[in-house]
Amino acid sequence: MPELPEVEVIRRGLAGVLTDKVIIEVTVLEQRSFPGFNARTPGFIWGARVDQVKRRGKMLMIELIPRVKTRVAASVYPHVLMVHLRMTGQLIYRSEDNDGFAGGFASDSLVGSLPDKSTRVIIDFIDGSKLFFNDQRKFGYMKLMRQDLLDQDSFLSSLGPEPLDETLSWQDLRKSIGRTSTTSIKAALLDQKRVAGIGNIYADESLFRAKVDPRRSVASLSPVEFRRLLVAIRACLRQSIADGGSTARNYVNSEGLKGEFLDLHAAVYGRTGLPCPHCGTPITKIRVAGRGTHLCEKCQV
DNA sequence: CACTTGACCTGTCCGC
DNA sequence: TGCGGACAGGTCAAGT
Repeated sequence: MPELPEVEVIRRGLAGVLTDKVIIEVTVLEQRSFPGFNARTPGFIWGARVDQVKRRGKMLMIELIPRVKTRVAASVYPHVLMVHLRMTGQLIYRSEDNDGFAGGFASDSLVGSLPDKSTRVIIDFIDGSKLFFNDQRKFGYMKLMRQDLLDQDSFLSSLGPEPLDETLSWQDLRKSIGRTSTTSIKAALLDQKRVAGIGNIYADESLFRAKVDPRRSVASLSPVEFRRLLVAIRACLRQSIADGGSTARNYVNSEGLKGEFLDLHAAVYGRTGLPCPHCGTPITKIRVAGRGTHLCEKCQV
């Protein structure tokens, strides 16, 4: 379940290996994983060079600079290859001598030889390296957009503020979440329009650290609690990025390696029945906002 | 309008 | 062992 930290770890990994790489081929094995891809699409990205790799919320954005000489007018525009991993998406990079055919891959990689049965898209670079978009459940997608038209993307433009943005104050967060809203704070944290990048794991972990019951209405939170919540969100996200993200089932980074946040620093997520690290009360799992929700009934009020 | 629920998928796990 | 069903959770469409 790639959330902000997982996408950020992938972003950093890809930025290190993809920058300045030139695309020579894009192979779409599953149409629904790249819905806008058609016979003309390669014309926009063939020969394009990877510039920066960015992130907005859970969306990964690979900026492409077009090749200089072209007969296709549209391809003179810089494009952005956007990737949303949704639930089970993975982006795994393999260099030519490390692709599972020639020399194998990192022995601790959770992902074997590629492509495999869940490979949906393959991007080939001119140096022989490849980027594999794997997605067991096919919920994730890639899409290509002109960079100057990005603000027309309905998902992107609807996203709330970045919680790790230093300039975001707790008052800003409170305003964006909608301080008089009657919905639960858990549902609000999961709503990407109110705040970007938080999913089920970090919603639960942040609410635990802030000592706030996930069932509480947004309107019932005091300013002090909002302040605590933003501090908690940031601490969770930063810790997870440092741990390489969270692997509940599928997540791996661009090298195919799992994240350690859940093993090292999670207090409640996936720990049903285990003692609360603060008071020892067994962690309970309930349903809030249609999601499995983990909490300490004693610490979170 | 605000909010909740179901659908989209596939693999895993649990109980019978 | 086999099998049905619940479950995992990000987002959007449909429902209340």
